Amino acid sequence: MVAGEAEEMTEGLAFLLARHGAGAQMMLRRALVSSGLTPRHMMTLKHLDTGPVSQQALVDMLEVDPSVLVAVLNDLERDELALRRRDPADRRRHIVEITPAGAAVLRRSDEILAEAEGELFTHLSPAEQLLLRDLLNRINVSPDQFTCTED
Amino acid sequence: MVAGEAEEMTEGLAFLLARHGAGAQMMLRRALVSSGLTPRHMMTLKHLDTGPVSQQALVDMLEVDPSVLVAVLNDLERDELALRRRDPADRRRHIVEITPAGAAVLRRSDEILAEAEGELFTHLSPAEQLLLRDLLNRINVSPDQFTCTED
DNA sequence: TATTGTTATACTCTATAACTATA
DNA sequence: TATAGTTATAGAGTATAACAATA
Repeated sequence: MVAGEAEEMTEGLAFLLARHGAGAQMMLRRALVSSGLTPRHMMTLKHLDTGPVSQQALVDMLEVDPSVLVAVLNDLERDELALRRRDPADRRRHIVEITPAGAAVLRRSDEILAEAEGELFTHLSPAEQLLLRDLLNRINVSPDQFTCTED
Repeated sequence: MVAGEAEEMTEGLAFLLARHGAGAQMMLRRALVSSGLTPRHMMTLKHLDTGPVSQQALVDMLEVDPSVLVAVLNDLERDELALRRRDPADRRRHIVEITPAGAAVLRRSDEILAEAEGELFTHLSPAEQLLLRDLLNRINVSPDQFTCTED
């Protein structure tokens, strides 16, 4: 027998955040299965729900590769949750907008997610959830800080 | 011009957590490049640093698939940061332990990570970092809550 | 010549199942 | 028959680069 002693190991805060972030992502994915959406499809619909935008604008909002967005929009358009039309003013652009069906799916998914979030944060009071949101919003996510210049 | 109006969109707390968790994971990955480690290699070394364990025990600690652990240990053993030996008491088992070189890499990586974490949480006071840790530890990560039983 | 969107492709990560050697 | 570890393979997710259409 070798693993008898279970010495405590302090987990770094970044590891903890990454681990529970992945857990939240998995929760979102599972909760949205019944809607036929991935978290990214859902986020895309949420952005479209604020009004029509070009794909380029969506790329910036969602911070995804253009080719990734193409696949997402193909799915949404196939299911008639969103549609693309050419911008008459600049025929290179596609203007994307949500359909009534898409808006309905979005609202239903929002309800499902509210329930799932309730489960996830069931041990946090509303005030603590606000606090968590505030703390998360204040972490430094600038991507160019870790340029690995040490050798 | 279509994307003129930038209406605010409230992001759910689970989405926020997932997004910043992914950011933390990327930060960890980049910070560890100079050590030649992935976050998972690092976590594995951290567990090994508390004493020799079987691969099965490591699988439980790290919550990864056995086949994933095999690849990680192959890397660590190739770089002589860890080693496997048969358990004489049960020759099916491999006892894994960290090498002095592995312990040295771990300590150096810990320093690098401390610096990177400092950057990541630079806008949070030590007390707020403790608070964030506490709040994260209290979110509900039981995986069997989202059985999608609604239709 | 630059920009928008698309396609094809490669790469990483992970999961699954079949296999071995031991018990 | 069950368990520990390994291997091979397939799938999802993402990134890269070349491309067509338009400006």
